[in-house]
Amino acid sequence: MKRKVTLKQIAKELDVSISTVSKSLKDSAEISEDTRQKVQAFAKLYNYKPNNIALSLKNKKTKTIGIIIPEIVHHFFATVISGVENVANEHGYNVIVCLSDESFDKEVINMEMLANGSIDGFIMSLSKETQQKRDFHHISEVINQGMPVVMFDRVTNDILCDKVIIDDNLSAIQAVQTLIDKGLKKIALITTVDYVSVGKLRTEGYLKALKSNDIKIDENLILKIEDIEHCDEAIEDLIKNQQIDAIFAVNELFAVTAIKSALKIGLKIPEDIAVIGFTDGIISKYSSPSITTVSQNGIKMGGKAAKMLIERLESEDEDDEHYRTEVIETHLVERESTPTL
Amino acid sequence: MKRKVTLKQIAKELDVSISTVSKSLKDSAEISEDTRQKVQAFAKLYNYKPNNIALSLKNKKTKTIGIIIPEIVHHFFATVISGVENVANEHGYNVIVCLSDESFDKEVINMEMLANGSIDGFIMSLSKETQQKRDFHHISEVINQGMPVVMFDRVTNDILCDKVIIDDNLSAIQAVQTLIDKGLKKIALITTVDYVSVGKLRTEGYLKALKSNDIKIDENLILKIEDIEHCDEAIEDLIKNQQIDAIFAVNELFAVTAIKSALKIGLKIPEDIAVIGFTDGIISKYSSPSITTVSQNGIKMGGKAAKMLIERLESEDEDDEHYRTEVIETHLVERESTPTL
DNA sequence: AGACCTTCCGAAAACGTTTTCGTGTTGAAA
DNA sequence: TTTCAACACGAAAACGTTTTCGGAAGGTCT
Repeated sequence: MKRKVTLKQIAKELDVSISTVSKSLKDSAEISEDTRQKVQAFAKLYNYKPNNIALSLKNKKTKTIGIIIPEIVHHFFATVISGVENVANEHGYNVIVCLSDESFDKEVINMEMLANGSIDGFIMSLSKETQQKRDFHHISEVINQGMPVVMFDRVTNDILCDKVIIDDNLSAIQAVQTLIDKGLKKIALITTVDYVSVGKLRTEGYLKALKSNDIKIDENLILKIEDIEHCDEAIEDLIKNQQIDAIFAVNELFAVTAIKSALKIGLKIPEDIAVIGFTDGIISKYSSPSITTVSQNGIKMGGKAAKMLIERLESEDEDDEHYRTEVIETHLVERESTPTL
Repeated sequence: MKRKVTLKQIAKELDVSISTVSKSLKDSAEISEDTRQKVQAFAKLYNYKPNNIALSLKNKKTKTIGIIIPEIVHHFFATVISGVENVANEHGYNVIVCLSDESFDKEVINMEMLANGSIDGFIMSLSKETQQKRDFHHISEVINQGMPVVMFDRVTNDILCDKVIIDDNLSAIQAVQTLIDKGLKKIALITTVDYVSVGKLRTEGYLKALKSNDIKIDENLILKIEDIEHCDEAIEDLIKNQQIDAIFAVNELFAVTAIKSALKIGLKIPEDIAVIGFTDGIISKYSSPSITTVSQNGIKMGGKAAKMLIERLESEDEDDEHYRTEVIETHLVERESTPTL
């Protein structure tokens, strides 16, 4: 077991000063050819690598990005991390991941832990509880200390910072319009409770699309799910009790659950009921029938967020208060759960 | 914008020494009640929090765990991270995630980056390329420097360290036996190429199960997939050209692809063909029909790995060479893709 | 009055770097 | 011989902590 070697040890062995070793390894012209060679050879032999922690302390930069998301066992969030990792690595950054578990307290604790020097900046998506409480003091505090934050997907207008989102509203309108264009009239909506920002926006999009096509809104066709674990019964009831042509679901899980329920009852998809989901994940792709969805490119979103963060970190003027909100475009991936014209 | 306050600044403001401030905040008996109160009040007012980097440098401990996995957009690996996060947080550790992208080079680079002081220990699963090359020098190097490593799932006997695995062999035997017990004889295998350790073990399990039931092994029923992106055609061919009762697939993706192919041809599941997969992910659960799988509890695996690592990190005797291999039990989750007796 | 013990606090080292500045030696020019 | 530049290197500060040790001030005891 040979422990990591430090500048000090090399200096001692070679009987020179620490400064000389450091400069030699950096090919400084201050050091004679001779000494440089000697030091470099020795360093290579002992596989010297500078200690990251010491560097971080000195440079006041950790070259690390902190990500805080509600959960990781979730296709969309996983793709976002993947996107962040990619561009982070390209720029020599590491990524430290914390899970809020949809809990406000955990989100706060995690942010505070990381804010004490561990990272250079945050990329985050709000937990449900945080969105419900509308308490963002932990975020503004961090920003106030000069640490940049980029929010994605689940964002809030109450905080001024860079953001990356999709146009949930427009995407929902387009999805519903697609159903209408296929001649479907009685379109149900399966959505989340309103405090989830993206759910709310998608719901609004659904309403707008119906209105602009002069379709009367039927509250009985709108299902707001609180408890995602037990959505099955509610969805099954909806399909059984209402005459429905199509379903627009604000996420994959609702979409696939709706399909399973419909199949169970004996309905055919897409002939009897068409389904469009949101977030193009693994479920939509591999479900039978496969599901038509609004594709939300997590890789792109994560990549963009990372790029914005790193740009800010490495920009000259520290506190540029000019924050941007990037909108990632979506598109509809048509699969087997919707009829072809 | 108020930047983070340091001991030095507090000391200056209060006209005492840095040591006094530090001790006061730690409630040291060395400091008078008076001074202590004064310092603590001031620190609280300015929301003082010690700098993690400085602490890491001093203590030679980062309280951070590094995870290196092949990919994160993958249900199983995501659950493992989740498991690691849980117990890591409980013990005050953070988690830094790196993706090897199934590439040997990336795995090496990531390990080297993190090994230079950024973390206290590794939890990792080998990339495909690493398993193929059988080159593990980067891992033994890290271990040699005194940094503990825990490997999970995709492990190797060439490295001595703590490991967490499932009994792939036995689990496969049980799965295939289940099919046989249901009266199925012509059982196909869809597996990976041999260098993937878990794929190989599961394949062996399949073979053993057939042998012990005196069923002749038909090479035509064994499909080894190299390129996972284009497995569709091969699988469809297999189903079309061979008379098959059942399919044992070594992962979810193969299983669901097989089902989709069979349905496409017009076969009924499970009546015409039964299917058992491996890894109980989101696909198996939400597929139609849902898929019977060998459940491999990623949360448990990650949690166990984290526990082993932390125990080693915090154990008294530094270089305990007594390495353990924990086996996480699996169980078969029976769903719609297999017939009930 | 001297010896000694508390109480309270500060100086300094240590962790591993980088970088600025100072300094001793050498050689050449005046 | 003196003067000055060029060269090669080392000392020290800085980043923010924790902790050991030493010491000043004051009190108590003989």
